[in-house]
Amino acid sequence: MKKKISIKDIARETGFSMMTVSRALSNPDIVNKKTKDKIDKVINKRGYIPNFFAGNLKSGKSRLIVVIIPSLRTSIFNDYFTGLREVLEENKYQPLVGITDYSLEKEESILNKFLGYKPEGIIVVGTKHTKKTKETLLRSNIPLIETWDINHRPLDIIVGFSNYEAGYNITDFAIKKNYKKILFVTSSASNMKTEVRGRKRLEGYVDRMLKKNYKHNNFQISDPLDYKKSGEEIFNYYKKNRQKIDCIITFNEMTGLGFLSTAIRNNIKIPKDLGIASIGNAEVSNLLDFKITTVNTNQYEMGKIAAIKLIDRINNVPFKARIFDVGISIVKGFSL
Amino acid sequence: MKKKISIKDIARETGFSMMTVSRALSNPDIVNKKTKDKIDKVINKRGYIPNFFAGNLKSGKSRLIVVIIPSLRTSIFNDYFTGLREVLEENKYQPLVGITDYSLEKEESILNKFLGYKPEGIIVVGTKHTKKTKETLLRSNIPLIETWDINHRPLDIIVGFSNYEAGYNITDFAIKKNYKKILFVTSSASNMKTEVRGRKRLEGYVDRMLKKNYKHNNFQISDPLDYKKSGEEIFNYYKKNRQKIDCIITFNEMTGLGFLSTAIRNNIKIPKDLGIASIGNAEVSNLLDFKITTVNTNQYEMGKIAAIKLIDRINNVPFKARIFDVGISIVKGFSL
DNA sequence: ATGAAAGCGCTAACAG
DNA sequence: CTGTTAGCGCTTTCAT
Repeated sequence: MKKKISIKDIARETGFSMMTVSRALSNPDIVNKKTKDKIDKVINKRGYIPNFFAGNLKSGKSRLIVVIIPSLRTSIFNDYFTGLREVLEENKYQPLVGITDYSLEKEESILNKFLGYKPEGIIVVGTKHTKKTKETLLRSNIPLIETWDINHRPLDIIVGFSNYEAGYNITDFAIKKNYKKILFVTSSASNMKTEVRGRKRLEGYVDRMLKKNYKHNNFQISDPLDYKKSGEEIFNYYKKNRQKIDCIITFNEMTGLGFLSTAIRNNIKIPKDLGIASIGNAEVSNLLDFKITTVNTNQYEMGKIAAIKLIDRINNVPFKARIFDVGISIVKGFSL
Repeated sequence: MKKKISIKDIARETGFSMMTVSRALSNPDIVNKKTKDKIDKVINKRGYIPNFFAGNLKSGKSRLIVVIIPSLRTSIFNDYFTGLREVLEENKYQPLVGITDYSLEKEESILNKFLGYKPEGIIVVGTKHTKKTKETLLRSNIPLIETWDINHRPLDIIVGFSNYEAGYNITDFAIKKNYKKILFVTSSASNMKTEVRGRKRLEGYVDRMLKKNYKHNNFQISDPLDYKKSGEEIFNYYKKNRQKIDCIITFNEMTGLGFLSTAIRNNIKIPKDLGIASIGNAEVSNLLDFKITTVNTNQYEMGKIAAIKLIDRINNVPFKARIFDVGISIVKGFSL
C-alpha cells in the first residue's frame, strides 16, 4: 500500500506550515503569490487530494445535501433530479441520493443513515412521511424542502404543485373539448395512504365531473410500473365498455403512454373515437412522435426551485411564504 | 441553534465511557446486554446520530463508492445504475454519483473532487479517459472498474460487452432475415474520440456487410439526445432514398424508437417494407407496445456484476481475469 | 466487559 | 502574509 499523503507532507516539502498550505487551497487570495505557486507545484507533483472528511469535521460544513427520491427509473423523477442537481452543483453542493422505491419505511431508514453525513439540507419527495421520519426531520433542525404536493402543512418549506388542480384542470380541458364519458385511471396503490398524489388527482377529476353532473368512473390498474401491462388492462376494459367511454385520462403519463401505444397498435382512432390524456410530463412522450395531451407538472423547474429555496434557507435569506406553487400547465398533444 | 449531541453526551448520560457507547453501536455483541439496552434507550431518547465523518477519519473506511456516469436521463444508464446501486446497498456501500454529461473533462474534475471523499472503490463508464484522469486513477491506487466496453486494456478491471460484436451481430441478424440494403445510423459524435462506443458498433456493422459484399451506408443524426428530431431526420433521409434502403439499424435504442414512432405515424409497413432494429435495450421499448428488435446489452446485469467485481476487489478476493464480458443477446420485437 | 489515552487530517482562532 | 495551538467526534490500541 502506497503511503497516503496529507497536508503535513506538503507542508514539510514546501517548507511552509500546514496552515499556509490549507489557506493556499481554500483561500488562495490571502497567500503570497510565490508561496502559492510553490505549494501548487508540490501538490501537483505529489497528487495530493485534501481529505474532505477531516476538513468538514473541523469546519462543520459538509456541503452535502440529502436528496430522497422514490425512483430514478421514471423519467419524471429524473427530470426533477436533474433540475436539483444542476442548481446544487452550481452552488458547490454535493447531492447524496437515496432511493425509497416508494416506501415510507425505506425513506425513514435512508434518512437516519444519511443524517450521519451531517448534510446541510434535505430535499424529499412528498409530504407524507412516517411519524418517526417527521420527528427526526424536525429534531435534526436541518433546512428541509418537501416537494411535489402543496396541499399539506409544511414541516419547513414546500415546493410543488397541486395534484388536485392537475386532475381538475385536465378533466376540465376534456370537458371543454366536448368529451362527456370520461374514465379516470389510477393505480390500486392510490387507495393507500402512501400514494397521496394519485388520490388527489382523482379527487380533482371527480369534483369536475360532479359539477357537470357527469358520471365519474375510476378504473384501477394492477401494477403502476408495468406500463405495457397497464395499457393492455385499460384497453381490455375499454373494449368491454366502449359505449360508456369517450375519453380516458390516466393519473400518470407513462401509464397514459402505455395505453396510447396499445390503442394505436389496435387502430383506435385518436382523438376522434377516443380522447386520451394524462397527468405528468413524460420526457419520452415529447421525444417520440406520440405526443400525448397531458398536464405539465414542471418537474425540472420544480427541482431547480426546490434547490434554490433550500440554498436560500441555508443562507438564512428571509422568506415570506412557506409554500411555493410552481404551477401546472396543459400541454396539447394529438391525443385530445 | 440546538446543541449537537455527540457520543460524549450519550456516554455522560448513561454513565459509561465513550468507548462502550461506540462499541454498543458498531459491535454490539461484545457489550453486556443490559449495558447495550441502557445505551440504546438514551440514544433513542436523544435522537443521537453518529457523525459518519469522524468515525471514518479514524478508521479510514468510508464505505463510499464513486460512480461516474455520462447521464441519468437515459434509461439505459438508469438500468445500469440501478444494478450497481442494488448490489452496493446490499453490501452497505454508499454510491457517490457524478454525472459527466458525456464530457471527459468533466469526468476528470468530478474524479478529483470525489477522491477527497476517500472512496473505497470507483466505477466509471467507458474505457476512454483523459491522460490526467488515467494518471489520477492509477496513482490513487483505489480499486477501479471500467464498464461498457471490453475492447481496451484495463486500467484495473473491466466489466462490459463488445460494442463491435453488438453492431456485427444485429447486422448479421438482419442479413439472415434477408435484408440486403441496410442503413446504419450513428450520431455525428461517433466520429469523435469521446464516443468510442458508437464507432465500434458501426465498425461491426461495416465488417459484416463487407463479408457479404453488401454496400454499407452510414447516416448521421445531428443531435443524439433529441430522439424525435432524429426520427424525423432519418425518416426524411429514408423518404429520399427508399430504393436504396430496406432496413435501418440505429446505433442506440432511443434513436431507433424515435424513428420507429415516426415511421408508424407515417404508416410505413414494418417490418414488411422496412425493417428496423437498434442496439441497446431501452426500458420504454419493452414497456410500451412498440417493441423494437434490438441488441440487449444487459446493462442492469452489467451494473450488478461491476459492483460485485469491485467489492471482490476491495476484499482482495483473488481473480484470474481482468476483463469480464457480460455478453449480448438479440431481443426480437415486431420491427424486424 | 469496559475504560483511558492518543490521534486520524484538517481548520478556527488567535498571534505575530 | 504566515505560524502555533487546540480540538472537531470518533475509533484504534492498549490496559484493566
